[in-house]
Amino acid sequence: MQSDFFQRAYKVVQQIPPGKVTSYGAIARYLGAVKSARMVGWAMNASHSQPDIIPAHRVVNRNGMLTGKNFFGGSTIMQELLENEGLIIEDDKILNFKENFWDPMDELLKL
DNA sequence: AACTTGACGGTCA
DNA sequence: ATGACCGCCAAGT
Repeated sequence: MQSDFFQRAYKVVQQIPPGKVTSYGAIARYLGAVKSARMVGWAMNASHSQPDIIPAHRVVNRNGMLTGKNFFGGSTIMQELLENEGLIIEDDKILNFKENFWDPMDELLKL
């Protein structure tokens, strides 16, 4: 176990519905995190060794840019995964990002 | 123990 | 609108 922060971040990412995306900062804020959005990215980095499947491809930066695509082993893997879910990626950025944006807080309100 | 790097984000110039 | 800098916090070297 890395830290509660990591575990919570993973859970949030796993709860992201298909065809939706969120940002590192959104997760960090949801966790109430005093930590910075960078920590979320760090958690994703650790997700590689995590037994659980973390759809990190649904997590992008606040610009909707696939900043971590380079970490998916391939190069366009992340983009194809997102497109496979109905999202449209162009120039490594998500189109209609705002419309496809899913905030963990939204789920919290529903609960 | 100290310095550098990093899947970010916001503000300033 | 674009570019640069600072702040956050942990891990790697």
